[in-house]
Amino acid sequence: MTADVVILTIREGRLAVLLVQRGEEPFRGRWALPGGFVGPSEDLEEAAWRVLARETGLRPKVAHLEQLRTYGAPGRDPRTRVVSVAHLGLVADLPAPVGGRGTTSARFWAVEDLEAEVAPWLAFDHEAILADGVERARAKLEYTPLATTFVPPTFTLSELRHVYEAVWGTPVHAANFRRKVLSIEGFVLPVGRTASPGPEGARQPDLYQAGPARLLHPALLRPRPEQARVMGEPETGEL
Amino acid sequence: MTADVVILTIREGRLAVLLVQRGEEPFRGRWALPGGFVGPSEDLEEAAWRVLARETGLRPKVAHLEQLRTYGAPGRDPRTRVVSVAHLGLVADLPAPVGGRGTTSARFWAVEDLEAEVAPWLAFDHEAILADGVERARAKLEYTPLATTFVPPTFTLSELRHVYEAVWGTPVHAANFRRKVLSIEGFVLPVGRTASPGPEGARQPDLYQAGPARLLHPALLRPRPEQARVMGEPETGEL
DNA sequence: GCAAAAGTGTTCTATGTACACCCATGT
DNA sequence: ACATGGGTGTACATAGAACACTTTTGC
Repeated sequence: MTADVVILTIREGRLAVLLVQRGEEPFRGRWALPGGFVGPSEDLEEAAWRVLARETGLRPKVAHLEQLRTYGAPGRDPRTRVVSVAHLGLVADLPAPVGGRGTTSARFWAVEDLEAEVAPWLAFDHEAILADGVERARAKLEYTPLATTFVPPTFTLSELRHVYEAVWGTPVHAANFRRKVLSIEGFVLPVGRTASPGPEGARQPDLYQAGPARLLHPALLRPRPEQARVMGEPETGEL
Repeated sequence: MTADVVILTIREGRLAVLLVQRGEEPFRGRWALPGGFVGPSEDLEEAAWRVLARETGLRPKVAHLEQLRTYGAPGRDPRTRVVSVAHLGLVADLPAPVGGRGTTSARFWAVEDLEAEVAPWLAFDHEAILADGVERARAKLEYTPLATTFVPPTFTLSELRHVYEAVWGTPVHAANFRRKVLSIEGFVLPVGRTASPGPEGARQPDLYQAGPARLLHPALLRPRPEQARVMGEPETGEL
């Protein structure tokens, strides 16, 4: 029984996942999600925190971690039966990680690049686990304040909006985003307009910090892939 | 490693869960979720289907089954470390189950009654697993057509509405429910007005069957516990 | 002044909700 | 006729999207 972790962050404006390069068989040389065995008297989430801390040095309150799903198909590890309890971790941008024992290197990969053809094959069934983790993150941004775990303790609404755009992979209307976020009680709290991080000749934005809300009312829904049919327009092909 | 199953159905208009009475230690005589050990080369979902079939005789296509969450707190089984992959099963109403080995009886319990004070304590951490399963079912009715797994192959919209009311535990406006369901593409298909199941002197309702949709667009949202504050009205107490 | 990004106002539309009314059927 | 549930019409309130416009800052 192992605990694997999908550690997501925003790097250079893009959603990125932490992968380690395996130094041992099976799948030697291939990229994989960081993970480790669960101790005999260790809680599942405890094991996941241990893996996350080993790779990033982060601890609770600085990061978010939740159980994702358990993967136990008989053939997923070619040598013996291994059931993996996958977790999802969300962290702010941070220095390059070091990797743990049995790995030769560790780095963040843009999720977008992994979906491309040139992407490295991931070990085991980690491709499916990653996909599930990304989808969970996308869904959770809608109805929880988890986007704030991706930004510094103090942030602008533009930075927060960039998080949504990076995770969802779609542009977000700035003016309406602002109104919605501010109308959600307890999502963000104003802290004045102290700093001016933008050296590009523009207005200084207001600064905010995360509020006490654990759930977003009303939700901040992502733009759905519009499948509305315009009357009079004939269907253009696919079912 | 075990696979436990939260088997939900609608009985007498109420949401009910299948429990078995344990005939062995630990927790002998207490009620528990049906479950069993996962075979050495058995898939997790396969094991859950096996448990569900043993208790109800139902097979895929007749019922819905999905992974819920994995519970692995070190002390959850007082004797040894047992990690349980919990699953959620939704089935139509059916005859009383028989129970498996190691159990003295099996029956459906109204979830509402279990939440009452007189309820029997459940074995292990099954109380928490049940709560997670019920919440998952409530959420899934909103954006999937799973409510149709609770009713016969052919059903009326009133029957379907009763499912939503039983699972959510709230009344649903009949007229608007009808319009919403029919506007959701692929949710239900009309099959004419063949039968007249109601012997109570009322109009014969239209009959429907489940449609091909796997997701509901737009979603059928449950009434949220209105926490809007009326201006001028002072807060009435609890946090 | 001009460009760039922040922030505000307003309109239009889709959606959700409530309420009133008509329909079909059995007693 | 009338009670009972099924089914339809319609108006009102709310929420979301789109667009234009003003503000602040650096060059």
